[in-house]
Amino acid sequence: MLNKKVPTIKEIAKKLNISVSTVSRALHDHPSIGLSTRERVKNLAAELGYEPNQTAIFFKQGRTHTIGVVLPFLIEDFFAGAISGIEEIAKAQKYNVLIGQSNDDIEREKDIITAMKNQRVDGIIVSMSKHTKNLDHFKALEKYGIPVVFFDRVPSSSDFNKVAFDMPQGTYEAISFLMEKGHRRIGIINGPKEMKSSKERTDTYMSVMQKKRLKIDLQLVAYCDLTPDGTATALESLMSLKQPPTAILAVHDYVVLDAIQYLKTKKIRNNKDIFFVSYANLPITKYLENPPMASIEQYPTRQGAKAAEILLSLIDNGDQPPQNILIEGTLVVHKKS
Amino acid sequence: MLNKKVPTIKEIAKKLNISVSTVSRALHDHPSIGLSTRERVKNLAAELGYEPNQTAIFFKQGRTHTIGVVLPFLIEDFFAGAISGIEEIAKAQKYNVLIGQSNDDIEREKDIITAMKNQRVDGIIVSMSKHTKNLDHFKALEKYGIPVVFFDRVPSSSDFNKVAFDMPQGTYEAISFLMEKGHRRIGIINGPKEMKSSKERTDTYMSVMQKKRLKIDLQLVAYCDLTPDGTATALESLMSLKQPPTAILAVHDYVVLDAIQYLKTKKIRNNKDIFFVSYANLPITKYLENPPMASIEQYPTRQGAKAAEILLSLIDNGDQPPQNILIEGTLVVHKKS
DNA sequence: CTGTTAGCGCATTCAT
DNA sequence: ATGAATGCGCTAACAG
Repeated sequence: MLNKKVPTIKEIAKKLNISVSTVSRALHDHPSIGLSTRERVKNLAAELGYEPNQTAIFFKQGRTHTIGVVLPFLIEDFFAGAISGIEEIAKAQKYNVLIGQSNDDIEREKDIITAMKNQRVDGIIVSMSKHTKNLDHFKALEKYGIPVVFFDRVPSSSDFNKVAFDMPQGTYEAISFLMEKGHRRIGIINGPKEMKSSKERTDTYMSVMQKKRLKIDLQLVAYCDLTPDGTATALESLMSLKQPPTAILAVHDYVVLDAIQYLKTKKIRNNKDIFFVSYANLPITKYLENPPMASIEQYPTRQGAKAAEILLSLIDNGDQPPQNILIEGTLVVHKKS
Repeated sequence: MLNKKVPTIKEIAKKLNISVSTVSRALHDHPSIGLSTRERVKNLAAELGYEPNQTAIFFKQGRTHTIGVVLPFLIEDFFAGAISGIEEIAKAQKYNVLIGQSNDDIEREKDIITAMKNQRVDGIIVSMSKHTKNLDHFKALEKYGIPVVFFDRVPSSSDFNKVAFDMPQGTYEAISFLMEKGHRRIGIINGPKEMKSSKERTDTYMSVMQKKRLKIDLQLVAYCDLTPDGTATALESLMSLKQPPTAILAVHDYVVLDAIQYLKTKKIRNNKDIFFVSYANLPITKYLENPPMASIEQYPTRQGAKAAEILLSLIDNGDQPPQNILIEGTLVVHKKS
């Protein structure tokens, strides 16, 4: 549907028998415009319901006051929270937020980036697709002067601005907590192996175990694809060890929920035979009769907000040395366990 | 950050000693351009990394290939799901999605609408703020030829396009289910009184009760503000009746979860002393030891997708008589109860 | 098959 | 204090 006829400064100028530049200046309270003229212009503008055509302004200014956000799945709690944080910061500075979800598909991610580039968004915030290794499509944005800030799923290279969860800190807290509760044989159910965060989690786990002088046993490290079945398989591999773990650190609350369901079929009892700590701190766990011991809050909204702040400062102040921000987690302990 | 220098068709034209219109046409595979010219243009464009400037195209065409989405809270499961559906449909037709959250604040809602109007989005999808009564800011979009489709929180007037949950159908199913299970005294904990959906739910409840020839008792109707405390108060008012209900229909799964928590403190047992059915069908309930009886799936993604489909057809085909779509819910029964 | 030109709405520079 | 003129990048009408 084509836009109907809509007032422009040209029309206002004609009706008032003055020039468009005078109208433009009057509307912007330019000091060199006489009071009476300004009044007349503003009154007529209001009467006609004039609103500036932003597409013209964007085009002319070469900037769009819009930031793009690219992430895998809008529907995941974490990302929804992150967007909420981004939107909050953006709105406060009169920026618009354009969203694209990659569905963890590299091609889609590239397409979204290209579209955003062509639309001349002023900057982009990205949480990468699970499979993204090649970063060329992000580097291409440099040429267009479009700054990029990554969050959560960030590249390894220190050449990029990024905001992410402080995995070592959070994991340290989690393992310390388990040790305080007397656990020495601590297993881990990690996310998909191809994800950088999984490797990071394993590395951290190992270094913390070492620092705590706990015995490291590679058999205690399992990976899963985050599905109930994958969780069951991973769990099975841990629990069928000659010396199974007494506690497990899991990549996500949902994995623990699935794990507990599975264990019920095996008559293994949560918080008795085995204990869980995980990441996410979903609000729902507080409604469980027998919740996992604790979960690590990762502050998605805060991560999004921080990414947006960095991006906006990049937009306003131009290039700066890349920042690498870590957001600390908080271990939230459930009930008495 | 200002955009760095970026190739334009003008440059390509100059380097090739041809006119910009030829370049433009060659890039669009216009039939009247010779093969060799087209090749030369495309090769150079690729070499320079040329990408069309969409802001210029938007400006010139008077349309932006962008749809705006205005909703209260991005972070709520329902709305996150809806956006996901919208985004899916939009992407398939090469439309961008611009998001704004109103935080249930009318002024913010108006500001967002104005901004989107000025940006000349091609259409807008809205779930209204809780307090919005006056619809002038939506009507103002007509003048700009910007179609609007409401979803979930929709106006009463039939002048607007809208997609919403089929409250009568869903509520009928829920109450029928409770009756099949033998309940005759069925209470209801509704959402905030000022919300249209609350009134709708009550009305439906009453008419279903009537149709089923159950006794209607206004004392069985309570309202809550969706907080745990509000839920407790509403519940208290029902349970302290001389004849308390044996089953309760609640506005949302979260309300039931809060209700169950509260009842524990009173030694009232879920699925024994009282039974619950609610709306939302949150995935989490399947992890509960003792879940509420059933929940009504409202298909947020489907609602969003449907709204987007209608909007896009409005954009493509121009004005049409307003549609009023109801999305049927599905009663999902939990375990054996 | 290709070139020339106008114009979308606006901010802005240069004149006056 | 105001006007005239320019140009952002692109498409399309018109001209050859």
